[in-house]
Amino acid sequence: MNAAPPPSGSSPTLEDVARAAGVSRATVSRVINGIRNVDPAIQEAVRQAVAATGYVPNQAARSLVTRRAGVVALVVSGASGEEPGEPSPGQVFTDPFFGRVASGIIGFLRPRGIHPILMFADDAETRAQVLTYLRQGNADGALLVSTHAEDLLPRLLADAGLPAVLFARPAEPIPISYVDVEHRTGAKLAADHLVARGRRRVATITGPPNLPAAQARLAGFRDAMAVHGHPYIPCAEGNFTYHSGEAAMERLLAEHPGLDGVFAANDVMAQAALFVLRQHGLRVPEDVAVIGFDDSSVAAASRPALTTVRHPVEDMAAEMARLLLARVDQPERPATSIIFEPALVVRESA
Amino acid sequence: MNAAPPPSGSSPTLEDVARAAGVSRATVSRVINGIRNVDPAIQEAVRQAVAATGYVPNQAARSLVTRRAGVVALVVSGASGEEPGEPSPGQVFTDPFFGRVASGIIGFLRPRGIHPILMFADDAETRAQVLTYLRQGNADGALLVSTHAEDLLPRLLADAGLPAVLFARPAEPIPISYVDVEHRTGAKLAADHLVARGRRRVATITGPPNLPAAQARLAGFRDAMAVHGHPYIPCAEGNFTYHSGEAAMERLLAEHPGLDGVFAANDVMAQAALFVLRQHGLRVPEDVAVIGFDDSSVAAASRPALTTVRHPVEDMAAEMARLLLARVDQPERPATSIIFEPALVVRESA
DNA sequence: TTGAAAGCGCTAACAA
DNA sequence: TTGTTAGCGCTTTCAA
Repeated sequence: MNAAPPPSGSSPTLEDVARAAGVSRATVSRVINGIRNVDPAIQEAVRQAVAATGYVPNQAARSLVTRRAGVVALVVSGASGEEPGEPSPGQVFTDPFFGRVASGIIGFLRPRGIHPILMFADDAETRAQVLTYLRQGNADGALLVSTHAEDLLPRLLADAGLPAVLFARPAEPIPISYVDVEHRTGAKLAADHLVARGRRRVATITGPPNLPAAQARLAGFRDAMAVHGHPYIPCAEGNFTYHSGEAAMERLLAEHPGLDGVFAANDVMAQAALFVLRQHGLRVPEDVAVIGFDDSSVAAASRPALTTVRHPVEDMAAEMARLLLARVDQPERPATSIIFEPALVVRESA
Repeated sequence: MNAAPPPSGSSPTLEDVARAAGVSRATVSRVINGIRNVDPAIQEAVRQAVAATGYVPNQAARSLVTRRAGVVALVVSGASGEEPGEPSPGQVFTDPFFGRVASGIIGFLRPRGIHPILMFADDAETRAQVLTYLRQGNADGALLVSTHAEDLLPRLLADAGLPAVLFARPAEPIPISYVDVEHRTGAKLAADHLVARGRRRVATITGPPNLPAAQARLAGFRDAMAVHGHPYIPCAEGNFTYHSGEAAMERLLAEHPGLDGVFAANDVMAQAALFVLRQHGLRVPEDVAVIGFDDSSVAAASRPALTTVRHPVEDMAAEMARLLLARVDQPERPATSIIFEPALVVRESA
């Protein structure tokens, strides 16, 4: 049973499908949108007609009446002001982190037929563009990844009442949804493990001090070590890059040659620490135990494989998308935040 | 002279603006779309009315009639098959490269009111989704960044007659537009510079052998050195990561302790080489000259600052967008490729 | 140069 | 349960 092929040159419409199935446009629409109260036999006929005609819904026509774009904005949002030397939005991509966020978001959105529009916002003008874009209804909401705690965009979004979800808690309380991980708990897991492994001269490589997440990891680690009777923990500051991790590990070794355990605030720096320790002839984990943070792709690939704290970035990103869609469907929904629990992933390095 | 404020709850339409300006919808539309043959006085009146009402065009309504989405797909396309251990699309982001591409594309598209939708394609199903998405008219065309030379998507796109532009030449000839840089010439610039600086024992750190760009850089370097009378050039393979660069430099040093010049196939590996050389007590550029490739953000940030070959990624990405838009406006336009010329950027390392 | 009017393809009342 | 119908907001002939 073959219906007429679609008229070449332009794609088939609901009308064509309706004609092919011998029903009305409305019925076809109901079937396509999965609305009940359609006779199973007719449903089947419609489905056949759809297949026969090669019909695909026209999103523009649909958006026009539903007032849903079927698109959300994925905003990489940067500096609050004009301080020079800050990473440009493009550089954000350098961190494995952004790829995980994007994967998590796309993984959730794609099955739902929704796609993220990539936008950068790093000054007043581009922030305004994001707002305008959303207000025009070009996108149904925004998923925000800030590179700075002082980012102004979250507040603007909240004030405008636009649906938005942040990755990571904003520096100041803002009525806006976000997802985050319990950084302190994660750091505590690392501390407990190091102590359980009998390490007594432990140091840490931290992230940038202006990043709340980095500070929480440091504070959590220090507090937990204090509980274990180690009130003083040497630390060296890094900025989450491999290079900074190497430098930090070198400094730590120079000042504390006898250390037997290191907690790095992310895996990339932990990997760098591994490299430096080996160069100094130290064995991991025999001489020095190393724990990272994130459980990013480099952790399992390191030699020795990195014991690390799992930061469920993909799950968190998917949750961002879920929260956003819920808010889009239900605009009066209050802001919600979801805090994920980290977990220790024990491999070889500690 | 204040027109009535827009009815709260829903945004103003053309109709509202027309009423406020005392003209017809059609005229307002003409003014908004910059079509001539509109009385200047009326144009001004319309502009005032637009400002007064806060009107912004509804993209869905516009798309419905123009058949233009105002959106293009930015596709990160991966493996051709199911080989395990390959980088997932999300990992692509790890390279500073992708951020530069995204920046270049957004920089060109944004002023034109067009935005990129981020899509991953790494298996048959996701490739099909990209095709469907484009066929539905959700996006007007595709900008493709492949992580593999054997990517199947370019061919599918070309066969479907969909507007698309690739970053980098496809492995096999395909009737599809692309932008690329003259890798061989860039490598030659590095070779010439090294020789001009009096280096005679030169080695190179390469990229992955399955990547055409990496091979072109290697071949170009070898050929140029051969012309200078150095038919044999030691090389160590890396995969463009810092870590692999360190390992490669170590191997090179172990096998050729007397070398006095290194050309690395990208800046990240060159930076790693810098680090390893310093650890071996070698001065750069006095003992060993180092040249990178890309002129990415790490080049200027290295110590010593990296002499490198400029890969105009942002310009190339902007050109991709320009080519795509031209093709969208003019579907019969044949595939075009634009090859950029690299340039040597001399800093401190060579 | 301007306006009237006909849709673009779809969803959602409302009727039947 | 199904069909009829009225738009969603815009562009674009076609007349005037």
